[in-house]
Amino acid sequence: MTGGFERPLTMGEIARLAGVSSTTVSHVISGKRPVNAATAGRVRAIIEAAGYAPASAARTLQTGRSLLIGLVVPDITHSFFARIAKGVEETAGDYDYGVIFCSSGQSDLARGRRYLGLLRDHTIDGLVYVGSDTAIDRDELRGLAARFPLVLADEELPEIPSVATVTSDNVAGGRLAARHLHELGHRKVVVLAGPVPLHSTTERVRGFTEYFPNALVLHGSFDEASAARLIDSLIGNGVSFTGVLAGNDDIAVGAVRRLEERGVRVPVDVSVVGFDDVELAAGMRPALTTVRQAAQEMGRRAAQIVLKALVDDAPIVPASTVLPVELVIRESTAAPGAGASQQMEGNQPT
Amino acid sequence: MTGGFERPLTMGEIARLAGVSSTTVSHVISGKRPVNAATAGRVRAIIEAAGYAPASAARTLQTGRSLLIGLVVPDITHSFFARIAKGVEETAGDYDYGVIFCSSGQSDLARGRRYLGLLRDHTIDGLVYVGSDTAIDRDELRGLAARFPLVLADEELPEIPSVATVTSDNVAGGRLAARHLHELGHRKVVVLAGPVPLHSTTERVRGFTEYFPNALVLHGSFDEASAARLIDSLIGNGVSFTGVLAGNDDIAVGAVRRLEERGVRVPVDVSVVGFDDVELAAGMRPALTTVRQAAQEMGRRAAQIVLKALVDDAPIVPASTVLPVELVIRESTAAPGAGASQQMEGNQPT
DNA sequence: GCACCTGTGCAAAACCCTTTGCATCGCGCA
DNA sequence: TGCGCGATGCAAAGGGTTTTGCACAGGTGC
Repeated sequence: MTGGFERPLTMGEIARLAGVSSTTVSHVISGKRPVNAATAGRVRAIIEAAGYAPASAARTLQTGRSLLIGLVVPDITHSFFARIAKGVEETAGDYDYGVIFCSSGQSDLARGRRYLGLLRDHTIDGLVYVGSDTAIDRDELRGLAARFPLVLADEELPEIPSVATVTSDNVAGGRLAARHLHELGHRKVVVLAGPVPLHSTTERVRGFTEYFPNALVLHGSFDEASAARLIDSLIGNGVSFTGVLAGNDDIAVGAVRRLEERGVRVPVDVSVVGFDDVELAAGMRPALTTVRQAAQEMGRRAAQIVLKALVDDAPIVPASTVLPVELVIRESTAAPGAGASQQMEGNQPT
Repeated sequence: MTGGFERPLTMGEIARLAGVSSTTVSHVISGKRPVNAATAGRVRAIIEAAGYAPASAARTLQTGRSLLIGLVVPDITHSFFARIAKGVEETAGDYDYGVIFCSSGQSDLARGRRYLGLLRDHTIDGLVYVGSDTAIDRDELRGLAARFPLVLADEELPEIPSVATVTSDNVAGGRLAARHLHELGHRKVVVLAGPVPLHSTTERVRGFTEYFPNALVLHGSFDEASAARLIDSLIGNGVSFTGVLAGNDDIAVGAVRRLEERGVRVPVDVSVVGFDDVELAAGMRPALTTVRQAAQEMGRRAAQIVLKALVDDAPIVPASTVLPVELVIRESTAAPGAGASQQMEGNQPT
């Protein structure tokens, strides 16, 4: 059990060194009862010298609080989720809380569920769940919400009402993107939306279609390959368009790339608008015009709700926080017609 | 204390429901002693029905193991560190361990230190520390290594020997980058290295200078702004060069951008090689030629060392794992002289 | 028929802290 | 002088597991 490592001191040992009881040491640390200044000083000196800190497990056992919250994200490697994570961690730090993070990871469901174990065995006091994962077991999540402060960030799960959510204003974002294209003069616009079941997808599309009610809406997944296939099928079927409204930046990037591979210039021939403003959006060429989500702020807010419920020892109020969104205009959009009118050759629809 | 949330069952309550002692329940769960099949079945059914899991705090208190490891990264938002984090989390999952992550964050030292609290109070059983943070208190880290399995990833801290490290082969990486430029025919090359005190900086420079022993070496920090300043001073002082070896991708990106802003074409006039292969490297235009580090694998290995020490209950052997590195050739490098000979106008050195 | 296992289950100790209830001391106030 | 109260510190009771030491039953082998 020792593995050759030093064993830390216990509070009792500190107490003995200071010639007091462990109660007194505890009070010196927590400040919950007054302690004589001289005594306190002596105790503190010994604590300092020994590098002592109370064993968290014992404290947790006693208080029922682990001072840890969980964070579930689909993929920490994605810059959007990483920004959320940063916000969560930052805020947790403000409350003296730690963050346990789990990737739900689309692929490996079994691993994705591991966080449930963490919740059930009381390792964590609360949870920030970042959606986008349709595979997860909503029943289980619902049951958990009855046991811990739980907030959903980025994606609401309509199947789970009575839970707090923090999301971006996806409708407004869609509207902003669409209006931009519309104001530039685009009239033939295509929507490359995200996965169907996602609430955010629906809302963004709703925003898009306020300006382009008759736009062709294609659904795909949030990755470049899917976007490339959609572009291929569009061109292959001779659909003509001068603008693309993408469900997120990954789709936008995939679309831009495939468009250019097929000789369609962006933004000269076709304009593309993304959603999220991931790191790559600003760095790619043409730099992507996109709807920026306040990802880090989203993480902060979500964490705040969880932590406030914990600190106040109050149940979570199932409110929706909707964060404003911002259009960032870069190089991937321009007025149509700068190039040749975008009537692409290709097979006729069969 | 309840906050309106349900209270989970205890092992004793499960035992009562099953008509056995909690010892028996414990044995059913752990399998450490044989239990009558019928009894075990009954107990398991009740556990299942109740959704019971042993309270982790109580178990930790008893066993001295929290089944949690810590992960410290400078910034989870940076794609290189995010990939490391993913590797760590993935591996931890394989061992049924959870991961607590802390951003050391260059700015906020106080918060950066929070992880020390986690270690000292026994919240975590081990730590993967990802360096690049010169501000951290090495003394403290050294003391901790005596108490827990600790491994350094990405960056070795020479001040802390007798600790396991997992790093990339920075010398080889530097060599690869330099050889590439040399083989293309470059002879006047400039090195935009990272911060001086970092071991990795030194090693990369050593690799660079094997091919370009007389190259001008400028040190800066790992960000675009710093790289831009360096480029400015180079050009401003009339230094002529056809190649740039960057200490990492952030520097490379900053260099490429500033070069282009000043009318120097990449790679026509100047070739640039990065280091890391962050997400942006492949997405930017010109796509960045760079030395790819196996970041995720680095995280995996580091976690493996920590977790193996924990599982085997053995001290960590202070070995260095060095991961191979790979040159990814993209668009930011080409033979020199394709454009005008790179003799830039500018002030003479004063 | 006896000593001895194996299989099975329980009681109790230990893990280290927080919190509550007491006890003591000294002092101010009437 | 006496009473009450604030300041100070201690002992002891949990909190929920895991683990250890026993105990008992039913075989087994001689």
